[in-house]
Amino acid sequence: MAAVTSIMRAQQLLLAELDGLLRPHGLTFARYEALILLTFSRRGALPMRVIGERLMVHPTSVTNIIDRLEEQGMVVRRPNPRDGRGTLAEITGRGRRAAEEATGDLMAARFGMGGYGTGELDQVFTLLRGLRLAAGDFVPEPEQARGRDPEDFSPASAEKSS
Amino acid sequence: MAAVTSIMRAQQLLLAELDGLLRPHGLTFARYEALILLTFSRRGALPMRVIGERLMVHPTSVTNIIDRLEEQGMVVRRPNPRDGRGTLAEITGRGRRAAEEATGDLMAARFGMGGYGTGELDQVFTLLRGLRLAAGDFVPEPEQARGRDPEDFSPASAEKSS
DNA sequence: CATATGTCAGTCAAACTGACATCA
DNA sequence: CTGATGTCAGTTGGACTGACATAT
Repeated sequence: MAAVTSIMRAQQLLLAELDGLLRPHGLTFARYEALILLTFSRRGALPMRVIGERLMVHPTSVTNIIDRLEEQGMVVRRPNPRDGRGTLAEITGRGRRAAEEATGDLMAARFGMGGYGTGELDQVFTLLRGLRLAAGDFVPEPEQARGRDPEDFSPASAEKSS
Repeated sequence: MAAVTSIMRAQQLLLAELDGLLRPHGLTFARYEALILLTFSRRGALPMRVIGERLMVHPTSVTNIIDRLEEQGMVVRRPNPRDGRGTLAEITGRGRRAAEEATGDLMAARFGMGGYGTGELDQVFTLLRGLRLAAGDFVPEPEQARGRDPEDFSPASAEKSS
C-alpha cells in the first residue's frame, strides 16, 4: 500500500509542478503529451484513434484534447485520406513552436525530477515498466540509442493497418 | 522524461483499477484515503486542516471530500473543542465498516500491484521518497513488517538533497 | 490588528457513459 | 449485416481561485 501511495502522491506533485511550468505556454500536461506525440510522428499527423491508444485515454478525451489544441491553433483536423471514417490531427507551426519552448522550460526544470540522477531515473522507469505492460500500455524500449527516438516507429504501422 | 511518463501512466492505470474496486463500496480512492487516515488516528477524528496536510490536498478539496463522506454517513462533522474556528471530521461505524471491506477487496487484488514482489514494492517506495520529501509531503518511515530485503542498493541517494 | 480555519460560489480540465452518424 | 471511428450531450469527481464569516 505504501508503494501505491507513493506513486499516487508522486504523480500528484509532479503534475502540479509540470502544469505550472506549462501554463505560460497555454498547455496542460495532457495537451503537452499529445503535442509531443505528434511532434515525433513522421508526418506530424496521427489518427485520433492512435493518439488515444498511445496516451491510453478515452476516445472522447482525445476529442476534447484536440478540440482545445485546435482552438489554440496548435493543431488542425484533416480527414484521413486512408479511411473515410477517420480524422487526422496534424500539428501546426505554432504547435511545434509551443512544444519546443515548453520542452525547453521543462528540461531546465529537469521535468520536476531534480535531485534524481540518471541511474535513479532509469530505476523508476524500469520498475514501473511491468505495471504498464500488464495494463497493455505501449512502453518504449529503455533509452540508449541517441539518434533514434523510441516513440517514433509506431504511427506508420498503425496508419497502414486501418 | 521517460521516468516522468512512467509515473504519470502508472498512476493513471492504478487509479482506474483501484477506483473500479472501490466503486462497489461507494468510494473513490481520494475518499478511501481520507477514511483510512481517520481510521488510523487516535480518536477517529481529525481537524480538516490536518487531513489536508496529510493528504496534500487543497482546503476546498477537503471540504468536498468530507461533504461526500458525510452524505454517505461514513463521517460526521463536529466542532473542534480546542479551536473555535476548527471542524473535526470523525469516522462513523459505517465508515469503519466500509473502509474495512474496501481494504479487504484491495488486498485481495494486491492493490493493483500484483506481479510485484516485496523487494520491488520497497524499491518503488524508496525511490519516490525523495521526490515526496522535497515537496514537503509527510512520508512515513519505511516498513519493516516483513523481513527487509537486502535488494535495495541506493536508497540513501534518493533521499538526499533535491 | 494580522493570521488561521473552513465554507461557499464558481471555474476548469479531464474521464466517463450513452447515443449517434458515418464508413469499412 | 457487423464493427470501427469520431463526435456530441451530459454527468461526475476533483483541483482550483476569490471572497467571506469566524475565531485565534
